[in-house]
Amino acid sequence: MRRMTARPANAHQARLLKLLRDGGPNSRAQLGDQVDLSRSKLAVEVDRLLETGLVVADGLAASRGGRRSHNIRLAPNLRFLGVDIGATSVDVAVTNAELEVLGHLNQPMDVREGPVAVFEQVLAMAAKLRATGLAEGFDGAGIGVPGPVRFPEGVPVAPPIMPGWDGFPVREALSQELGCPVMVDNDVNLMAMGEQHAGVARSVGDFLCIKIGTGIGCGIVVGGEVHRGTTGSAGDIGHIQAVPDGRPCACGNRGCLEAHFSGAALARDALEAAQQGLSAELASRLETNGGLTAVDVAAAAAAGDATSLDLIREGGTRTGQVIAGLVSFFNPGLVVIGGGVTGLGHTLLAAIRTQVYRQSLPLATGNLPIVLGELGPNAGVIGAARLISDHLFSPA
Amino acid sequence: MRRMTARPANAHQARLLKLLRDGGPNSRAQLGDQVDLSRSKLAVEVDRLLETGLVVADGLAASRGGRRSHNIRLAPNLRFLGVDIGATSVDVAVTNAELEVLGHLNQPMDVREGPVAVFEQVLAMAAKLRATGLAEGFDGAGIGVPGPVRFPEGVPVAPPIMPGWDGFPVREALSQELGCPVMVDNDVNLMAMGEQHAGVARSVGDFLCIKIGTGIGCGIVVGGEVHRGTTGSAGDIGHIQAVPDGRPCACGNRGCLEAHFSGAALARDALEAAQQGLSAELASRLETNGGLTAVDVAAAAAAGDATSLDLIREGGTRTGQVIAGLVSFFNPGLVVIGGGVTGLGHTLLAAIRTQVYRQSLPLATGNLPIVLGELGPNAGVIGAARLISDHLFSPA
DNA sequence: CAATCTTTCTCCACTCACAGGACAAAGGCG
DNA sequence: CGCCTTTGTCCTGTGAGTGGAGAAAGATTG
Repeated sequence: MRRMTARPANAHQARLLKLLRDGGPNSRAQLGDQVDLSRSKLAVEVDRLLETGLVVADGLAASRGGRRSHNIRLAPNLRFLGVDIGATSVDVAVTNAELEVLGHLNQPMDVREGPVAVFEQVLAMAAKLRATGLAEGFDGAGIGVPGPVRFPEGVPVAPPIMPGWDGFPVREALSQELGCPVMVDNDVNLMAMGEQHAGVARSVGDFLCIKIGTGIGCGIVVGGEVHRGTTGSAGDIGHIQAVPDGRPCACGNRGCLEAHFSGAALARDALEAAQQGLSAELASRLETNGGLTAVDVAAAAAAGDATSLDLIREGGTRTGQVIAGLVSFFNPGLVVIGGGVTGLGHTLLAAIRTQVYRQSLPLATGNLPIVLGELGPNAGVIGAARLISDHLFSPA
Repeated sequence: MRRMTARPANAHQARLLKLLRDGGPNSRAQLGDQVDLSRSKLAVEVDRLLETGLVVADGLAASRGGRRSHNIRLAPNLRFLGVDIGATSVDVAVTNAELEVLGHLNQPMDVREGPVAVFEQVLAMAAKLRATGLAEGFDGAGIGVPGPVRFPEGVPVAPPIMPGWDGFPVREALSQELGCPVMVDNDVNLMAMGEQHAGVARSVGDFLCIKIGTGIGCGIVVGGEVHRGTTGSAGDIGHIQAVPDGRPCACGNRGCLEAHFSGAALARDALEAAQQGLSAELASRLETNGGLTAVDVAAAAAAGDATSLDLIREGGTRTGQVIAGLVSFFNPGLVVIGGGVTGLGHTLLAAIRTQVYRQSLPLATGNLPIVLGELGPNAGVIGAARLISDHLFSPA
């Protein structure tokens, strides 16, 4: 079926659409309070939006002592698809125009299988979501990939952990398959946008969003906008040196943060500890599962396993060292910690905090909250939906 | 005397003023090519600017095959004062509206003497410049201080190397004394703005500007705008840890970059080397001057002194380590090295480059120039003039 | 030297965005 | 039932901005 063909015709309309997206249904009067336009001009623009079908007027709100107002809201049948491709799993979600998640699927997967295989799976998941009746079709899709992206073209570039993706025209290919506009970004940037839209970073202009999953990355938001850097690799902090002459890293250097702490590094360290008999807890889990992941370490730590706690604390300290440098440099108003290892929770957070508050300048840390992300696995897909809606809700 | 009372009345006028500032005199037709306005509207705005006296029409340009055009230029009697307060010296310069330096004074001074003493000296220098006939008065002044600044208010905050300045209302005080609008910023940010306006960073949107003087700082430019951070301390990279458990630093931590390399650290290391008899060259300079500074090390290195070269190389390597992290994080399109130690020149630059290219991600360094600043001691004062002119050439 | 072409600049009529006030619609409250 | 409040619509005036028709001033050419 044919969907959302219209786009806002001017900046006013774009502004109104974003207000309705972020603030929910509103009367004309309420919109007028937020938008600094005369009521007449506002009425004209709202009428035009109604004509396009992007917004609808349904029902009357309760009276507040005078004439009842019409409810103006974004078209209730608009649907966005949010896709978050991780190193080892995919998240796919459907949202409405207000970016509320209506349905969410998660499946294990290996990015290294390449774009064709992955997209097959993504499309199958999208179809499954559609089959539940949540969506008749998609008006736009946002997609995050675990590596640098040439943003304007929507093409991954030189992604270290996803060979076979380099230069693959993700945006174009997916747009063809889905029959709707698509925007592509780094998964970490999308997580940052998600937390900014609906999570802990609402109303913060400058913040950092550290995502610790299989690898480590950092979303950078400056003045409300994501900073992607000259080649799209901004925020790639996994290969900052955390330990001089430390462990060898896949990138060829030594002592990279990612080599010392990340989902992958943690799993490896846990395996080592289990095999060396340092932790009965981990050893028993190894036997049961036939392998160890960060989740096992989290569970062991929760059960009081000293080795696991030590691993987490040391990782947090390493991460904190790097973050301390970034905080001194960037002077953010907030640091958000998220990603797969959020399960490590407050042990990790405490270690990071200790290190940052100890090592960064007092002026930079004085009023600096360091908190866990609020949205968990939803952050990425909400960010993806936000990305495409920002695009579609801008003048063509 | 009363000076420049007018400000641009709208964004068009502001745009035109900035075009004239950055591109020099122009005809109406040439302006029209750059500004996407109809000739008629353009003529209206230019006329209004002429009325305010901010711009003047003087003389006719040579014909290019048709009617000769009028030269439109910024009022030739406009004067900006650029002040760059360093840790150990002050630079004061006068520029015209095109930000060309008409006169420049430099004097040794110690910031720690406090704002009152320093401003006395600054005002005396400004008066001296004025006495030469370069300026009848100042239409605005920009001033850089070596520490974090609460930018909107123009007040230094918690400056580590300049006790006595904390909370001093620099902007207001200087505005009173000079009788013109004043803007205050961190000296490093001004250096970045200077290199952006007239130096190596022209036409680069995202870049880092590392200033190595008595201390070390970094100007951050994102999308053409200086990023100052939440509390104004962004770019304060001197206290990022460069060496784990390294030298004690004045800030209370160990291994800070500044403790291992900076003008002050270099002087200290040179003194140590001279006293231990490691370098005859440095020892003789110590005897002659009664002390050593970074300049002596630069001269000794130029004369082939191995110890000095080693000191510079090691410092460059340390600095490069930190910059490598920042490059991975920020992914700039250019890195500029400047400040007092630019005299260390290519030895330093080579060491920094080696380290950055070795340690940062290939995608981030692939096309990344790392260069010395072009403006030397002028960078700060030009940046200061640029700061205030940006302010005055914006709608009131 | 006149006729013609170029370039620059000015003038004028027309369009459109927008503000702001008058007014109508719709409800609450005494 | 009259009066007040809130919401929404209509209409007119204003000012920004466009685009075209020339006028001004010089170069070029037969």
